[in-house]
Amino acid sequence: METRELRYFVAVAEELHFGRAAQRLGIAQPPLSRAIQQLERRLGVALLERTSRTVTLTEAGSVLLREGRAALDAVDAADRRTRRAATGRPGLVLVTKAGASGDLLRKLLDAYAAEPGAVTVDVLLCGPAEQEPLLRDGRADVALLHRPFDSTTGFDTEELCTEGQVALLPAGHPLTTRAHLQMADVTALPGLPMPRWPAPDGTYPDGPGPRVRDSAQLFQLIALGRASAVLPESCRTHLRGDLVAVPVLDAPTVTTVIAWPPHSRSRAVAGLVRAATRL
Amino acid sequence: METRELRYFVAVAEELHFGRAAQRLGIAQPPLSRAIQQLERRLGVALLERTSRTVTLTEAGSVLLREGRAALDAVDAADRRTRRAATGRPGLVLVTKAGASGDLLRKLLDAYAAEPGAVTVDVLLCGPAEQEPLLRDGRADVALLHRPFDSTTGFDTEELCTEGQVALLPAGHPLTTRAHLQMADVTALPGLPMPRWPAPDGTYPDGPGPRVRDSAQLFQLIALGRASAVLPESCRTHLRGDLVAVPVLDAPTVTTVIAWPPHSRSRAVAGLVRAATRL
DNA sequence: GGCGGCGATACCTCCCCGGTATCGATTGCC
DNA sequence: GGCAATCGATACCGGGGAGGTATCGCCGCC
Repeated sequence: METRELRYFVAVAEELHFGRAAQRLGIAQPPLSRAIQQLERRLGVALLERTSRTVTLTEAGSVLLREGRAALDAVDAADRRTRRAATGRPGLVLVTKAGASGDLLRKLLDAYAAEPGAVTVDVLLCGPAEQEPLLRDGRADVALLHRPFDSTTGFDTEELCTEGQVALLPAGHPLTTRAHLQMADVTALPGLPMPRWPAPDGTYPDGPGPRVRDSAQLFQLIALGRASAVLPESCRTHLRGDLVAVPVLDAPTVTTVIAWPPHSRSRAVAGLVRAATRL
Repeated sequence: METRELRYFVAVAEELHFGRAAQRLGIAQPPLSRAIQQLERRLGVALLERTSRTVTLTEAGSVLLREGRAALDAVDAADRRTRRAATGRPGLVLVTKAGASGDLLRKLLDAYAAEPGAVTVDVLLCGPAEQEPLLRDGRADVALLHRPFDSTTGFDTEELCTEGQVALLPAGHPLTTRAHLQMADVTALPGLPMPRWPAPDGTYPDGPGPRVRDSAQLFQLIALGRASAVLPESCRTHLRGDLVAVPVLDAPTVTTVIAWPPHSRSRAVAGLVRAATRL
């Protein structure tokens, strides 16, 4: 199976439309049809059910979609990491959610930088659920992930710290006088819905809350009295004056972990992880 | 990057010889040379240093060897799992070291078989260090691994049980009268060296011990007074009469884990894991 | 029933993969 | 020191296959 065929199949499987998939791939539709047929013939497996009106995935097709994406990520990672290795400038890319674990990150970078043989660490900030693909396809070397929100499946990890969560409310809100809250108090606040974060593909789930892309937007919306949120308590360290954090006792505990792709034999990653576990 | 190019590069990187690599790939040498040149040109990276007498890997080349192998495994896994999904016979392949965790495996299979919706589980027995590649390239769905001997890096795992280790000695050996031993007692037994197991590529490490391929060979050699071994204590359950097991107090504890590839959304794998954790 | 949308087919072109023959460089040997 | 052997690179050729355009066949819809 060639990566070209995999790319073609993934495109069709995602679009469920040969014409659009071909457009996305920058080729004409007929070669795409033929490539998929050939892939099915070589595998001896029907991947798609076509009526002349609609395309759907077979059972085997959805398996290949899932596995094929993983395989393409692995190929992309090989490409990127090889290119990076050739630049001669050894450097790490660490990715974390913007606005999370600020203190921890600073301490980690300081501790690592003090080590002998430390390389430069580029910090990449991104939205939630964007870290996983970055780590998987080689655009990043290490990530700070937050369980249970992020899935650490397929990565090697070390736990760094755990913390409770707090509700963020606009200053002056009645609940801000309370010493602590329960989840039930905040999930159904009238007029303060939970915001919606984008999925990895950039789309937003359905729901009542406002759409947010980063923590600055979120804080702004909370300050305006248009939303509320439950976040790890470390977010208090850079809290604006117009927001109040109240502990939520029964919210799930958040564990910050440092994660890196397996078979990462890189000296630099190992050093960074060692620095992290010693914090 | 196409998988063909990756396969070619991995072959050359492993052989460090264009002629032999070409032979292994079943093509002539000139197309192979060209393919590698083209790969280097497209990546913009030197992967190999050729003198007209010898071929060596560059830094970037060894990165691509590691990452490329992982990528090829992922592609192979996609192929195999798609084919398997298409057969319609949902079945699982569980791989474990021959002779290890016999009781646990039996209990696991019984417990899972009793579940509603259980599928057939094919058991694949193999030598040590062979499980990882099987799981990685899709020939197996689940494995029973034994830490710290097997690396679980890159897999999702659940711990099943932990146990101490025992020294296996021929009946009548002086040490068999002892109630327990230390590692130091057994590592340097005169005339009873530790046997050597094959690496994943089938070669044996250097050393004094006899070469063994499976536990039957091992037991035979120990009974003959030609070797000794330190094994998890569960091996006692199917011990021959001419062997004696003595606990080794300071040997590392062995943890049996059930491991499966990440993104395995399969219902069957999930069911088997659930059955395993409930044991 | 005609129209429009969609995937499949037919057919053509050209690139690139693989093969053979050969070169050029390095090494080891007498 | 020169000659042969070894090994990777180069030159050149032929065929298969990838991609393009034109068109067909099928189906849903006004």
